[in-house]
Amino acid sequence: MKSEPSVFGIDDLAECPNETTHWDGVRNYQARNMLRDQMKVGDLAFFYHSNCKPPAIVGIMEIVREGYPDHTAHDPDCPYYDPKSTAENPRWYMVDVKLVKKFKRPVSLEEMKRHPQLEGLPLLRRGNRLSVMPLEAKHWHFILTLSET
DNA sequence: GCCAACGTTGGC
DNA sequence: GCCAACGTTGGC
Repeated sequence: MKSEPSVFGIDDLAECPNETTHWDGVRNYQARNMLRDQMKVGDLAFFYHSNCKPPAIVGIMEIVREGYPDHTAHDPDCPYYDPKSTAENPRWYMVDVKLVKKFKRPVSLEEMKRHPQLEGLPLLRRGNRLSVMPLEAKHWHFILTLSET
């Protein structure tokens, strides 16, 4: 799950009550479908810092509430406002996430690109713009190992 | 349903 | 700041 640290980074999550928050603002249908349909309580996710230097995976979160309507779409004062989404017919969804741990060190995009073991990782696909994306267990474990070295 | 124009994302 | 890669919009 991606976020720009200048907007909301892993340290912001650490400062949230109970280190938990709702992951709002996703406005892409593919990502929406994953938030709404696939992510289950207890699932784990990497926290990725995008659009910063260096872009990197910085920690782990746990899904603590399954997909429910993203109310920020209904607030005209919110940058994520979408007039086409209503309370009766919500278009956008979010989940609640809780910080599991911050990595001992960030695992940068550049570093991940260097490892052939991570071939096929959706994050490394050229032109990828999904803010929520799945990954395979083998990639998960490999990245975790990198973070511990 | 096609596709050109435009907007956004995000690495570099 | 540049630009590739997508997604969205809207005319037809």
